[in-house]
Amino acid sequence: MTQNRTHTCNELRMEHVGQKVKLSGWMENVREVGQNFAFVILRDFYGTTQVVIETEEMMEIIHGLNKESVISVEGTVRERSSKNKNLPTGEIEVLPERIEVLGKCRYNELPFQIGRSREADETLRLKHRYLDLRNPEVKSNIVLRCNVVSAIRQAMTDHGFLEITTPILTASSPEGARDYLVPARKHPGKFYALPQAPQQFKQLLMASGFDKYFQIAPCFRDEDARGDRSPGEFYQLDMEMSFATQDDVFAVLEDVFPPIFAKYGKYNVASTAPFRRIGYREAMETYGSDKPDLRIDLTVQDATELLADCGFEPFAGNTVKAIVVTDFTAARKQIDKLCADVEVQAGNKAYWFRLDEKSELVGGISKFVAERKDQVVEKLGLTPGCFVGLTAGKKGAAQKTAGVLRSKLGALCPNHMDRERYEFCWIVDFPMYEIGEESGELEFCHNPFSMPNGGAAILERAIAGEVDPLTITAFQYDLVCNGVELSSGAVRNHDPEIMIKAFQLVRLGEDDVKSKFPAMYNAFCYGAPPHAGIAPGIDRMVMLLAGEESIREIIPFPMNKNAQDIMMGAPSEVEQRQLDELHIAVTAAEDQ
RNA sequence: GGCCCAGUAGUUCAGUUGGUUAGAACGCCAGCCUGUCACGCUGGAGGUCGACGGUUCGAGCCCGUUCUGGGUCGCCA
Repeated sequence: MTQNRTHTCNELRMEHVGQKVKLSGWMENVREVGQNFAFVILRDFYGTTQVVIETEEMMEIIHGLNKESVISVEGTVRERSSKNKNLPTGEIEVLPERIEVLGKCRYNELPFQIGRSREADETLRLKHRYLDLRNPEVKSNIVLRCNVVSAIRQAMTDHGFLEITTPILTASSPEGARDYLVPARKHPGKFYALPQAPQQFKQLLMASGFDKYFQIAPCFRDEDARGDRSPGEFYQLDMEMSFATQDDVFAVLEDVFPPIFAKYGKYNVASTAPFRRIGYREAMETYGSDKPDLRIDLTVQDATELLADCGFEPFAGNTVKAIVVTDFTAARKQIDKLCADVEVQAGNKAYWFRLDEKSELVGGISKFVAERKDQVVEKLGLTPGCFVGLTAGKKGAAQKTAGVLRSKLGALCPNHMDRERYEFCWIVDFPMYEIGEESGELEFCHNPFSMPNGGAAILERAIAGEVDPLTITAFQYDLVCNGVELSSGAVRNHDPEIMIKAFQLVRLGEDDVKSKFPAMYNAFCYGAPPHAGIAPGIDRMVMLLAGEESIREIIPFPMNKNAQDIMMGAPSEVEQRQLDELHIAVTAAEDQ
């Protein structure tokens, strides 16, 4: 036979018995069970097939090879005399007449065992990612990613969106994350930047008259990594719609996402349209977070009036938040761990007490609240067996800490968290402005392109001092699933007049708008449609679907936490000739 | 950049109060084994205990510095 294979390693069944076939794949395992008698497991992308060795000639070939060598096996399909019902190909085997070595594995010891690569040190896995990816468990996440992206493309196209690519080499943007810069050879001293998002391009597409745009867009941000944030680059389902309102955008994703989550998710239950909508302030008040995990049925109560003056020093003069957990069974040791974890993550302490089965206030700070037991029981709605988690601080800190405590309590109490599902919600009505922590002055809360709720009129009143700018909300929204912020979006501010007023409140003038976002400002001056969009993160979505905790598990070739590709050796030094051509002088080596 | 955790065989880990020649499992090598499928059995090789310095009669273990990795906070309009 001239071709490399007639079938894949997951194709042969009883109906093929007697046929001459040729399979190719990696030699996953060899089980020698006698003199010139062995079973070879051949693996390709699709699965495995058993090859049985019965002659000295074939045994010699196999003996000369290390595992993970790539071979092709030409032979006859035969019914097994002892079948394995657990394998798709478990009823047959291939008796080879010819074995050809296609790609020899030169090492008899691998950096890690393929089938157990997930247990290996991550640096080792990333260095030999091509071996790691041979592990079907690892590979399956990448396959999942492909399927999800494909399903998204199909659904968006079906909804009438056009997939349009936007430049990778573009201009540095004055705000937001740190840019990745690319020196411009033809323009000494000038730089391109890789896009942090196609934000401006997609809005320009709307100004150009494209009605519905989407793109599986690579985005580049030079910021430090997190468990759920890969350094450097990531992908977004970037989309934008002309003449659309917030509800129009919601309707598209509420239609596109649930079927994909139901089909490809680790959990088969996903919330359906319409997703719950929660105002930003309400989310902070009720869940202590703007990305609440709605699988947890616990909520945050305000206990400031009830407990601030109870005599417990950390509560004095502070906002106090309480989370009541009914039927609490965790041990004291777990409570201590919980409080320690909250302190690490929130940078603020959590406190607690319990109402035990005999209706006595016990544990934690119970002695400070014992005096007003009746009030506490009534106001917080306590029943015997309740645990009360408490946080205190300035309002924002108390809320945020309560949010961390809430998610930890959910993880600790299975009876308050139905894990096996996807719970979506929209967080809406984000504030337009905030007081900057460093500057102490009014700043944009998120991005300056969102349309304020109330339009020009509300901004004018704020400028005139009739309205507190901090109370102005924007048509800006987040899509949240299981406590993960999947995306941010907004109805954009497409009106140059309103844009200038919005900037005026943060002490910037028309010239600033023009100089910071020249293309967009100019384009909008030629007649722009109202438009809105959103950009869900593909990586985080696949993480949720795969049920993975680390973003590296769903990226084919991830960088490590320090933004290095240790397999390729990136970043690397380059030749002086290249630097000269780019008019670049390196002023400090890495280790200085 | 701050804080926390980890680093011992190819891999994953154990290692008692600081005390003889640093162990296990898997992998690897050799032999045996004709129906295995995480094959089994017997034997074997394999170690700069991340690095440097210190304390000590004696350090894998204690102290200091440092490197590497992971987590977290800052950061991510």
